[in-house]
Amino acid sequence: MKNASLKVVTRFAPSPTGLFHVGGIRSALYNFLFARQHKGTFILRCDDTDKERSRKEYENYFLEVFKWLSLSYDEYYRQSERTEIYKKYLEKMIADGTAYISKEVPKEEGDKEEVIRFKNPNKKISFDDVVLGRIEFDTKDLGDFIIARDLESPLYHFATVVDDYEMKITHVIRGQEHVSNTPRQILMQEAIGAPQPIYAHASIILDKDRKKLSKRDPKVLPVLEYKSMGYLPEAILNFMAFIGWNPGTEQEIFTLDNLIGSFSLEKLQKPGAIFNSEKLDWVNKEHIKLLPKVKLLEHINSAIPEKIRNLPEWGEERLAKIIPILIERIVKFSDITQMAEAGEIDFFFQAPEYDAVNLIWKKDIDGGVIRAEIGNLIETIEKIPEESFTEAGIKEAILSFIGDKDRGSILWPMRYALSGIDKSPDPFTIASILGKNETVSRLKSAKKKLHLN
RNA sequence: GGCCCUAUCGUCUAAUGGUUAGGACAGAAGCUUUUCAAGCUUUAAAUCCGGGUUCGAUUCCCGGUAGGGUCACCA
Repeated sequence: MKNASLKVVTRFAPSPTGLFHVGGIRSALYNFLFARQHKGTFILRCDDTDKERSRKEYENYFLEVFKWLSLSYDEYYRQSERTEIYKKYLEKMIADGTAYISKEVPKEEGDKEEVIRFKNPNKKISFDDVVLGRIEFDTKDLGDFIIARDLESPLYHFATVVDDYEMKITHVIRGQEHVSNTPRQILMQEAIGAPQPIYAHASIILDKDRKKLSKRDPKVLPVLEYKSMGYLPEAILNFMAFIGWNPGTEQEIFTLDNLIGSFSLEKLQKPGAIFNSEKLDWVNKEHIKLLPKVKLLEHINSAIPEKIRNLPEWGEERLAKIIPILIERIVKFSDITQMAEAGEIDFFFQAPEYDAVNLIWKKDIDGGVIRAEIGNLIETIEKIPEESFTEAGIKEAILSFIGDKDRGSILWPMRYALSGIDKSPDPFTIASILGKNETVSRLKSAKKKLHLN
């Protein structure tokens, strides 16, 4: 392979003209992975040649994204600070006759009367793409395209070619939407005497309507939105890596280090792939399961709303106990906030309020069974030794107490007395978390309710 | 419209000139079960169409169809 002996240098060049969106992550990731795998250099370049639309806040935004995702880069450049370099090339090209100053009739507001055009040699060019194979173009159709508005204002394609040359980029890994742009870049490379990098055009990322994922698409969110929804950076990376790439094995859950080890250009897909957020949810859940306890507690803690923290029995210790219950029921951490707002976790930190009728299991027609047994149930629980007051211990005691009585008639009321809601974890689990005193106290108030009726 | 690219379950994909075309997500059912969730098991679901080449094509070739990308003084 061409350049195989050279040190790998890749780059990712976002333009700060909007909030960096998820779709953009994939190219960044592939370039990062490839460079890291080959102990090469990964360059981040701010493509801010468009003075009108570039904004510092957008640059800060993608910088923050890179930080959040732990995608480290070795060098950082801003094209706006490299005007002198482009100017040098522009002057040389004009002197060489590969570019010329052209008089124009302005078509739009802001158009200039004089621009710099590339002198198109109108030839057939071809290149070998790692993903797509050999691609041929006749550049006649391109005409003498504009490469700069003036010596100080290069346009994207030109600046890119100069930078890729100056920065000794060996591999250009990007989406297939750039395939049609490649011939003009190659033409300019030839004009300035730059070598052709190796191209790998990954599949296009599509939205649900099979259209290219676009910044303007309201369904495609800026990256940090995913952060605030409680998606894990590793999950986002894992999921994005798999859009248009797979390791060729059946393993689907990868850490960033795993990805560095497994990535290969050869496994890149040709067909476009749809961004399927249901799969992202699953990947995220899998990564949540992988999280170390401390990290998990951190994430969960920050998803718990103030309202819950102000409850009488709130405590970090108890929160730690309900973690397994929580993660079983969520795909992302903001789901916890939602659960809290829906009143699904209050009862862990506060005795519930509810109507007595809810205590009665549907098969216990008029509540006869529970009215007769609740006293005994409480007694049974009181007798469980403190050291056996665990999920298993409680279950054993209660089940043997129930014997051949109808389980639902006892267990539903018990669970309801503890939780006060229709859907919750089982009563043994809740009881073990609440502790003996609180469990008994809640059951006693249930008993009181039952006998008032 | 010109040019370019693509085509396996709904989705992401694996595989091969000869396979029961595999996996995952989502779906359905069952188990478990007091409810919810989780888990486990099972299940349904695909090679775009038409020609070749070949003993044999999902795979190779051609055509069609469909989809997508790109054609800025944006990136």
